Amino acid sequence: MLKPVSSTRVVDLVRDRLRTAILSGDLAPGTRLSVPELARQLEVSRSPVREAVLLLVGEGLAVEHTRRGVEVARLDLTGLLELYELRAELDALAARLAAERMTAADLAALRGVLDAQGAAALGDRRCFLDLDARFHQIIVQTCANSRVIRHGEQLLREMRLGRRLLLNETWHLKLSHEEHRVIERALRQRDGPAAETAMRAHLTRVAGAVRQHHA
Amino acid sequence: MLKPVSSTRVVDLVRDRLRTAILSGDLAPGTRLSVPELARQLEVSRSPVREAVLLLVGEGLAVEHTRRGVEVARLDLTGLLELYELRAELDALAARLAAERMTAADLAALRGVLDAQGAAALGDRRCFLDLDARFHQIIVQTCANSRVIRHGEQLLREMRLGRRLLLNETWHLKLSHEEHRVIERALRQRDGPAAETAMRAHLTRVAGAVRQHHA
DNA sequence: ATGCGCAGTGTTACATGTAGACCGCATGAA
DNA sequence: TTCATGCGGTCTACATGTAACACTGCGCAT
Repeated sequence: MLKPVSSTRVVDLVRDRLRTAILSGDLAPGTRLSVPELARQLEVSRSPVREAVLLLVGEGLAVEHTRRGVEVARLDLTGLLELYELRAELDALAARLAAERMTAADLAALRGVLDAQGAAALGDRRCFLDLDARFHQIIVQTCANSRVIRHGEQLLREMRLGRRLLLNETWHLKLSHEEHRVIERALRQRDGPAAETAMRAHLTRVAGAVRQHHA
Repeated sequence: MLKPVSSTRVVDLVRDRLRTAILSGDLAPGTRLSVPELARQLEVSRSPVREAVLLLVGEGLAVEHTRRGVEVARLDLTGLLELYELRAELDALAARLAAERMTAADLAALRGVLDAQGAAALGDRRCFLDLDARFHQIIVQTCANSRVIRHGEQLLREMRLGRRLLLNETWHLKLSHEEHRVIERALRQRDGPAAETAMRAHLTRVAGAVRQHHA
């Protein structure tokens, strides 16, 4: 089983770079994405940069103002709550489907993430959040519905733009971690409905806590 | 209150043209979308065509094969069932949210569609399906969650690629129409949970019927 | 028949050219 | 001061040039 040779298309490299820069906060929300400027910095022509920027618009990571350029998307509280509202249903569906299809390897990966998260909970918050995203990503990717996977991954990425709005209190991280454990247990027992319910409850609660915190 | 002058960007015109051509079946699934060829036919340069084609890929209406061009997406039974599975949750969410926010005008529009559908049910199947899509579209657009709207519209469009797999029997259309009435009633009574449940049941049943029919 | 090389054709992917739209700023009139 | 007007620079949006690449069909060897 050979993996396909990497495409090595400039547009893909540029897209990945920009995406990483945006998600890491290196390119802050609101930053103008000037095609000529980026092309100079990346030392490629304008064409692939333009394409890459448009792809990011399609992913929701940037917004286009016709004839006035593209800028990195801003995610305000309202937008973040919208994302939670949608993800609560989408991730719940993914969890239900994943419950039936999880392999031993998937479950092991999930456990690994949870254990790492347990260790990180006290210290590195940044790391904790990455593991949180990874937890959800594994479940989404296991659900065997390519549409759910595509939309789920997109929502997960888009949500990272709202990092600054998320909660960092220890009690909240602990609680999320507990809820993740509950979800993982349901998945391990192949109890789809339980996983679905637990996932929905988890995301709904987090959304509520976020809303509360920024009241 | 003047509405802004339309952008009149060539890329938008091309995108709309291609989208319409694909959704109407004028460009059949699997058709190769050659940028130079389309540019010739539409009498514009390759740049806006290339952009438009990439946008369609982002919408799921076309698929890209790296260095081997783009073709109109094929939607097989598996893909159609995936879409139903996802839409069952997404539309159910939209219905719940819409129940609280529907204006009198929205409800009137919904009734209009249902009545027109009742009249069309016996005769024009094509028209019936368009009204079916319109029914769901109104609900999605009323839900006041911009993410749900964006993803919902996308799924609705993508689904039209599977037209040939849909059921045309009169009994099935009648049944769908009945279920739409139930949903509309729940919305009119602002009963979010009931609308959600009815919507989910409706789409799940349709998916089951489609699966059954192509067994 | 089957497999391989090898032009020939058309395309993608990237580079570059350029008209006109937009923004910021300065200047001048009210 | 406030607001209109004009200017210069930058960018978007579209057009076009071109190298490398992928498919085709043909001839030739096996």
